[in-house]
Amino acid sequence: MRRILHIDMDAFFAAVEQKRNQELVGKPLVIGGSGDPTQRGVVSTASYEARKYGIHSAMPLRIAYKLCPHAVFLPVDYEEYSRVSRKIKGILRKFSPIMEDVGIDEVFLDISLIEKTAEEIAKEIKTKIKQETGLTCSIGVAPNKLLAKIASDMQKPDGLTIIAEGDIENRIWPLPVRKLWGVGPKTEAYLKEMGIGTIGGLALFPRGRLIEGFGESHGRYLYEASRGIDESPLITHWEPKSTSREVTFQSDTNDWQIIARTLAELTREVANDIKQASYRGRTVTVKVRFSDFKTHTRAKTLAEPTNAVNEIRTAAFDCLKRFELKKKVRLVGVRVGGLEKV
DNA sequence: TCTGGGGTCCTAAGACTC
DNA sequence: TCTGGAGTCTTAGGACCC
Repeated sequence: MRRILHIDMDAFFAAVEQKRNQELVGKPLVIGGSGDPTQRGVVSTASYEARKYGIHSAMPLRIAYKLCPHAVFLPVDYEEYSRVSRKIKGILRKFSPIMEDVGIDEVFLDISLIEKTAEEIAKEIKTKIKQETGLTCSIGVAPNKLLAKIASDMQKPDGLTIIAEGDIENRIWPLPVRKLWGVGPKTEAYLKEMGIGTIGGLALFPRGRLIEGFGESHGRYLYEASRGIDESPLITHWEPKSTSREVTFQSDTNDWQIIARTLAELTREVANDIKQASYRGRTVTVKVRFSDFKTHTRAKTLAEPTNAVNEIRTAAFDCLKRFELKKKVRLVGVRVGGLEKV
């Protein structure tokens, strides 16, 4: 039986800010965008004090400001959070080298081969992280990644939740389907139409009908996930498949000069990014979001992979020209995919 | 009045090749 | 020469994650 930990830092960006500026402790704090709630941007992280006002991740900053005008708004300092993140991951890797990075503030750790109870290990991890960074985390322990992730979410902040195979019916099935990794707003709504609200309800549904409704891959996934089945291994190393840059204008524009200049700048950045990382890419995709929030893409695949700015820019402008720019543009972006190591 | 930016994976349709 | 099928690649869009 595998033993997998999911470690999730509590309100990570906000906690890092509060750690380096004690005056922010205990205050409603919102991290997101440029830190100016009158500008376009969304909430990356809200402190627990700010969450009491209904503020949550992905909420527009302007709405957050309306809900709590006296909150402190700060810009995202990605470099600082990455530095702290690397430190935490260094600590965790000493417990077990079988670690999967999920994002800046989450990891899975396989502790199957360690001769201690999962609870002992989890407690040691919490203590060590607290000592070295002053931050708290929530940990889920389970026989697989799927259940460990659900478990870590069950008690927050600073929680420790252990789920065994025998707990699935009692503790997992009563939860809403939205708690399953891979079930977002669309799938949730579709399942609701089918009369399914809980994970247990999903588990009672015939496999064939799920595949009918969601396709082979997703249908089979839902069927297995509802039963707590997940054999997926930890991914300890992977190569990037694409790199992109995009920007939302502060106000929508139909000025071709502005759009073209922005695309040229994004192209330079993305070319630099892949060159620095020693990659070349073959497919250039331009993304345009219009004022009605409709998003469209145009792509061009080159004969040979490249990281030359001029080649990527030429391809990007070929794509841009294929758009009908009748509506105002809200966002423009460029992606280079089909990456391979130089 | 709102709805970021960085990614991954999946699906479906059409082009193309054998 | 015509017609199809299978397999692969490209393109566009969408759902989802942090």
